Amino acid sequence: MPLIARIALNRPLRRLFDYIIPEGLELTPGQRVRIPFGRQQATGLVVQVGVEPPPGITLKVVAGAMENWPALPAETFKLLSWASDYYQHPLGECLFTALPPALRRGRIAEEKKDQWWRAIDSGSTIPANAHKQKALWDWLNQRSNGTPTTDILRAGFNRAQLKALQEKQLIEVVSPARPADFNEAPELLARRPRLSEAQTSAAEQLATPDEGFSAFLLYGITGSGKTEIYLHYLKEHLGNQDQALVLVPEINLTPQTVARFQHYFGARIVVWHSALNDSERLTTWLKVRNGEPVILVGTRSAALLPFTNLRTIIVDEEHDSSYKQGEGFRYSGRDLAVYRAHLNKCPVILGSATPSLESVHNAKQAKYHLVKLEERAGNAAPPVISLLDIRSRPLEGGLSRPALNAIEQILAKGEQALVFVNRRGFAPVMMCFDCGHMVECPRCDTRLTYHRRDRAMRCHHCDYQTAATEQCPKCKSEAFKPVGQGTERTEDILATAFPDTPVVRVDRDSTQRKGSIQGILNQVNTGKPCVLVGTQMLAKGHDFPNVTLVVVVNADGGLFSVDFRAPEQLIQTLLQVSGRAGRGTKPGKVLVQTCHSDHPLLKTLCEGHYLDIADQLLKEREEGQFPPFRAMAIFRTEGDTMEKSLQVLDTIKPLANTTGIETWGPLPAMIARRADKHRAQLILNARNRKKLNSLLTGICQELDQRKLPAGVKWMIDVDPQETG
DNA sequence: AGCACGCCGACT
DNA sequence: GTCGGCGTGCTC
Repeated sequence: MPLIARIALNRPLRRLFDYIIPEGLELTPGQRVRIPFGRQQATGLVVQVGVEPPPGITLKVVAGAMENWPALPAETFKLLSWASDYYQHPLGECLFTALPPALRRGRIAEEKKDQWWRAIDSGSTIPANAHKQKALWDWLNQRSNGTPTTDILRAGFNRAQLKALQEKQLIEVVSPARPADFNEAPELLARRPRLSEAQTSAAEQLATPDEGFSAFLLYGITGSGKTEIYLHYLKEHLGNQDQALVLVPEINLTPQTVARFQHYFGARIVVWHSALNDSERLTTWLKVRNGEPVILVGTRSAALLPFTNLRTIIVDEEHDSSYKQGEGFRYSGRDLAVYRAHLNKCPVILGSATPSLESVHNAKQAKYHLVKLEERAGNAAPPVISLLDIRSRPLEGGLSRPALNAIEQILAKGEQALVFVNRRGFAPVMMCFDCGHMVECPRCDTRLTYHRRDRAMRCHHCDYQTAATEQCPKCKSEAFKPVGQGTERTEDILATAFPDTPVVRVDRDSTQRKGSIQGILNQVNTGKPCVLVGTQMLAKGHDFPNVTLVVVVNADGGLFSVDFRAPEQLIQTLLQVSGRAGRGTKPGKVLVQTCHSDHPLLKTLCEGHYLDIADQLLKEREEGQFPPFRAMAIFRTEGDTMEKSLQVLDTIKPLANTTGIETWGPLPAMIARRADKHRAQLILNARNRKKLNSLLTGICQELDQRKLPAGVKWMIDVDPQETG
């Protein structure tokens, strides 16, 4: 009787396949194997060994193991199996997202050997005209422990120069010098962040890695110095052989942030984010898998890496919506991090100035320990927020006279201002004042945004773009004008209003063109008077010590949205951007322009204790029977017609007809057509999470068996971030 | 997801 | 008469 292995493939299939294990091959769960699959060869991951063979099918034989060790260690495997069930996503695709692209495609898990070089003096000479070779030899000669090839190439030398020196026997290959314990480096050992009294007392409330699982919600107001607490915690409590995971939102993983960690931990810091190439990914993945005592700073998908000795997890800006993947395997990096801490019996620290209502709720339920840090570092005062009603006030580029006056005043004092606009481009719509025509995207149900710099009309929901025109494309009228505010327009108005002051725009467009946000930040950090104009990008994580005034051009977008998360997100954004003001010694002021200065949400914002606002919002969530008081999942469809998309959801709706579960819809999505796909959704709202989960499992099984109309795709989003 | 099989339109 | 369009079905 041959032994049978159950194997998962990287295919969108909610099923596994059984294979005969050949004589003499030992397999364990998490191991990569080559298998014949249909007419092709595929890479699979062993899920289970020694299963009952299914009746009536002749099994194929495993071609071989890719490694004799499991690519996914037991803990990571368990995490992903749990996630597959929780998020209702096929196991194979979940498991494979934890592999680097090279290993997904079936490459062998070996690091290309990075040779280390050392300068030697063999008596031979470098030709006088070989300046580069001389420079390389001198450079290597200063580094007595040897230098890896990657560092040499990064320093601007090339392989030809290396080869030339090697042939002259002026350099030799040496074995890599790797410090046994990263913390041993004496200059690093001495470096410790200095904590204020408030920071110290917050840090003392956190449990150590030896105390087992516990979750902490570190509520620290903007500018209170949460990062120092993380650094201090890792310095104090992380053992020399331990691994740590620090999750950050994509936008916060800047060179400055990494440099800050490296300042204290040197080469022990490794990064993980979307800009890494395949070979960098493989290298880092192998370090983590081999149990090297790294501190990994990374974005969402770092929560899936194969750590073998993970002892501490930190999630910075835990409220950030980018922790939730919005397509495919729709996991929450934050929530997986918490589950992972549970599996590893280690602490997890969730930090934010504006924690998610889910986390505040968990703290109130005593699932998380709440640690408060309500004092700004260096005794900076919290910014004062006030509303500026702009009903019946004339506006220039969206800015009211009082706002412009306020900017003028602080510039005169030699300080800096930040203007927050929630849209990039010049104007969100172009409209004809003769025929009323508005330029729309041909593939989406949206208007095109006017980008004046590039003379382009762009869709912000697909990649459509067309040249901007001077006249109405429909009636050729000249009365064709931009309507509404974008960052470009506000930038122009400010540049005209303050001709002697630099106006710097920071949004996806301006930072892409300049290659990096770095140059912009350097300019701002000179401290000279200037006006920053930008989107969300400015609200996150940056420290501008000389900014003393923040102007929010329009706060009204989120006030009357149909999305139940909109009020929470509005408050979080406003508080985060407000937090940029007054971080140095000078107090900060925030002006929020609105047409609804009597709106209760905005009024509470000014009185300003986030936890009180969160309490209020949680009450509304409870009354509306929304998460976190209910478990929510959404069935989404995408089809070539709206009829078909709705029809598929209509067949799902009766399957969800159970006590304790409400269905809302089906309804067309807020943007009903996107990139020529017609989108609809059906919301499931349940009292009990377990019950919702098993219902979803059943519905998936049923749908896999049924024949559904062609041209429609369906998917499930558990704990959706957007319900529009 | 791949990949093959299969049945109807414009080509040498 | 064939090349090839993408609809449908299957993968242990």
